[in-house]
Amino acid sequence: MIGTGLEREVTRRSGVALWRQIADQIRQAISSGALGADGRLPPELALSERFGVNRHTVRSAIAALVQEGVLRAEQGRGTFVETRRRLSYPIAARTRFSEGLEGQARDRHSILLSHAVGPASSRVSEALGLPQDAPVLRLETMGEADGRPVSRATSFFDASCFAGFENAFARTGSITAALWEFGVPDYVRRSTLVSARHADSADLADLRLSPGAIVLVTVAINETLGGSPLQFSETRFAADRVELSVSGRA
Amino acid sequence: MIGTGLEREVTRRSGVALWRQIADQIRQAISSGALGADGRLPPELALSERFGVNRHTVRSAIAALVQEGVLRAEQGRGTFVETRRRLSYPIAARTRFSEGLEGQARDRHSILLSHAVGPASSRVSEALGLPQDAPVLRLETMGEADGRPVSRATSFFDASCFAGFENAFARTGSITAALWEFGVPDYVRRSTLVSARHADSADLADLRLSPGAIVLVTVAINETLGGSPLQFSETRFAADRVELSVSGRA
DNA sequence: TAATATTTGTGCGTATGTATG
DNA sequence: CCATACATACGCACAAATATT
Repeated sequence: MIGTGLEREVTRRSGVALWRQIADQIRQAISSGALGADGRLPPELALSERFGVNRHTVRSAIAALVQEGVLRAEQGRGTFVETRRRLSYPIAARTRFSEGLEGQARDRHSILLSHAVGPASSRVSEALGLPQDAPVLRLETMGEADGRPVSRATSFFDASCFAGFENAFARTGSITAALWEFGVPDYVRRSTLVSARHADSADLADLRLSPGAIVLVTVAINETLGGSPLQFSETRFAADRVELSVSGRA
Repeated sequence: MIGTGLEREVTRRSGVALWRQIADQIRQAISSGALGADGRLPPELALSERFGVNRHTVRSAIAALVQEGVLRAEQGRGTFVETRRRLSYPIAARTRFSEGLEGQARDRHSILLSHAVGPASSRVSEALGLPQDAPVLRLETMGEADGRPVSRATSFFDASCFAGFENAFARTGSITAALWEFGVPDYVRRSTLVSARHADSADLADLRLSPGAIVLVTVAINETLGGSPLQFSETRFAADRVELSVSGRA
């Protein structure tokens, strides 16, 4: 039980159920590689003694993780880790969804969930260099890798320049390809802000996450080579499936 | 109640008490700036109707946040936000703690919590280009801005080159200044991986976070201008106090 | 092959915590 | 402050599947 990444104590009357605290620790220990190197979880009795709780409580934690797809329990044999490696999503001058995950997943594509045109909020108009309330196109998209949802993005474009852009995107499944059709041969990342928070209910559903899951949020501006803002986007990545790789020597 | 950042639903039987879910949402909405722009929280009755819970439950959430120092309740007047803005920590070729937060906090410094010399794990030896089990110096440090804990880092250095480095760091409160004393005039960031997870109990205590809080984790390698690895570090940032700003056009 | 130990699965009664009205 | 309902956690016992001797 040493070096399993399960060294934290559980806290009673904290507003978080013991089974959930234990589930969180096991999930964390697995994703950090400290647990499940042999693919096997310690027996329920050992875990209950380690945490000082009843075996039922450990079983509740395990049941939740089985439901999540993190663990698999087999009667009489034990409980095993369903290994899935974390994708590494590069943030660089040329940040492209499909290219970035090349070699990490066979099938990589983006899906258009919905689109709308409306007046820009102050944040969006400022980022795109447009007058307040100028019409902007909003795209709600989702990135998938091998059928697993990876990211959920909300993007904004100048509606006067990119009328019908949603069709090009829906057809190609790629911002890069759609921009090409609109006469933008290349574009670069101007800025990226990274933060993290709990997933909201919409992202929970879209990304198929369990309550309490964390999303990595990037707020980015892409611009032409000439420096004109093209796209403003907020992307939510499932934090247990993705890490962001910032290219060095910027 | 629109645009207050309190759009998420609360989930029953999720293992997280309703009062805690509501407290987490209010805390998040405040730190994201969506709530408390006017410094004022909506009345308890409005909140209880919004979340579909009893007013008692909202009061439990508010009481927890008052205890945390996030809110301040005044009988007969209302509940108010103790405003504090989120710091923006730049990730770039030259990533320095104190310089990065310049202009965002008056007092910025790092504290040495503890240090030790021991054999390198495979991850550390690989990052530093050392043989397995080579002796490395481990520094446990904390970054503070205006007296508030911001980050908690674990750093590794080649012990054979940096014997006594901990004294230079403890005296100067800066990795950059301490490296200077050891004949390293400049260094750059080779790579940065960004992920997010729930804070563990140690970080919870050091960063003075409440259970369930999120940390942004950066795993970074700094190297000399010549390209020799200098420092391997894992830094945990309190996600509700810090966002990471990745410099564009890498 | 048979006996025994290990491990997960199930049921039930009780006490306590959480949320409602 | 109280009564009620439900979720959480505990303790014990035993069944079912698998592993070990």
